[in-house]
Amino acid sequence: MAGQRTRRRIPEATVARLPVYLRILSERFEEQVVTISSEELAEFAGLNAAKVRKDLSYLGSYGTRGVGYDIEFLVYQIRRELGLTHDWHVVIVGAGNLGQALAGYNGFGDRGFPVGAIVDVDDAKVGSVVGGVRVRHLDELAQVVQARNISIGVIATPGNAAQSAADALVAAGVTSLLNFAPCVIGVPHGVSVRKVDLAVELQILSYYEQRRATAAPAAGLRAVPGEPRRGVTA
Amino acid sequence: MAGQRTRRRIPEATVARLPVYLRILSERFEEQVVTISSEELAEFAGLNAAKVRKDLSYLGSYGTRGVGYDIEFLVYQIRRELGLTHDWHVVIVGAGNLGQALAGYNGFGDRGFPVGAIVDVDDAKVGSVVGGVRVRHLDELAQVVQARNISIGVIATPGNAAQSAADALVAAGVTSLLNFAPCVIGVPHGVSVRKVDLAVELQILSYYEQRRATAAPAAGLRAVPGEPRRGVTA
DNA sequence: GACGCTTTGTGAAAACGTGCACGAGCGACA
DNA sequence: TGTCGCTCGTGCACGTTTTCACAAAGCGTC
Repeated sequence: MAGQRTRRRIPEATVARLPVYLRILSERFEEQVVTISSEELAEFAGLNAAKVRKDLSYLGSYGTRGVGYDIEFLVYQIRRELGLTHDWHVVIVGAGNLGQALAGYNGFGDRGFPVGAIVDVDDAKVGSVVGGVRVRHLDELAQVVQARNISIGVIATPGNAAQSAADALVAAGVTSLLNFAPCVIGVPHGVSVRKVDLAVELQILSYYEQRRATAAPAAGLRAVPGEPRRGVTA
Repeated sequence: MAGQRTRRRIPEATVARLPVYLRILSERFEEQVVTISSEELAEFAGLNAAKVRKDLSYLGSYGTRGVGYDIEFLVYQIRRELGLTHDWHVVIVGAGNLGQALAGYNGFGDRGFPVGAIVDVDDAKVGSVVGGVRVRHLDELAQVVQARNISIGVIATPGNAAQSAADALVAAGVTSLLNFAPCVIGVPHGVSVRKVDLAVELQILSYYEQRRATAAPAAGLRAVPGEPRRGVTA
């Protein structure tokens, strides 16, 4: 148990749920709760207990039968597995509407991802201070990334600038990207990309909304899959 | 072909990709391109051609063998299927940092989801104008929702207010929610919820980042699944 | 120390999503 | 009209994810 090698591969679907467990467990820990059962955790996460147990089993056999999981220990294990034992500074590319909002959003820093830098190509924006960080020019990206040892970049540019932003980030040594621009970006092998597209989310909601309106106007409302990874429609 | 009944159920994974196709097709259409093959579309979307064809086949047999798909027609079909033949006004709950950014973000209105209203509980914020819309009090929610026939709500409150925001939205008649608060919310059957959690996205990136750092420090960078639904790590 | 209650951990099965491969259909051209 | 080349639509096999069901294991009590 102590020598638990963490080299077993964790399925992607599970990786996406671990942060959810982590948040719930952290909250419970704040409230002095000591242990939690898979049943309870599933309740809070909007999942079923079997899935929770299987997910947690990828971390190791850290539960106690008849009792549940020790919250503090589990928090530690999940944080370790997710690489959250230290802060990750992020660099935001694009100081427009979205970039400024992200920089000012405390949710980043609070959860271990402080904004280490913001860059933009627009000289009018360079020098201004957003969320406590001074906006620098895109040309300084590589320098900033290396100075602060940044490996996560956030793309908050308009769509037509996203690919070049990605290229600049990768060239600067960033290996993980969170893309808010409404377009698919290509990156070299070994670089991770995740994409958040608000319009896409709304369009998906629109589909189910429209479906309810036209498919069964008379019949009762149908259940909807909701969102795949961590949602609840219960 | 004309009588294509749209009642075949479209898999959720496909629904999530349709907006991506739609954006790409719309761009191509703007550029006067008339037809597109599944191969090309796959290229732009960062997927493989077979998946594109299978996805599009759920809409009906709208392609022409030996030629490809008529872009204009396909745009129309996807928009129809997604319920994008008319605008959907959305109401934002929470006029804080995030709510203001969302209201000011043109990406919503541009893609058919104009912000119809913003509400907050804080009297200090009520009355101010954000993104061209005056902030109203949460108490007026039901009235606003009905006046503008709003069925999509965006939760941009702090986590501890998210559930009550959701309850208020549902009570007001909203049946689709986009939740930005870092917590799982419960809703009645028949209400769709999608969740966007920036910290979760970063934590997932952290996992792969950490994995690259510790798992194979000497070996070459490994490919990473990236994001499941519409990502590219190529 | 045996018993009963609870909850974990995990095979096995079912459901779901993806990718391959190929037949079928369309357009072009002679 | 026949042939050729191209691309769609889809059956099938594969991999991944979810769900089920139950043996194994801890805890409290007698």
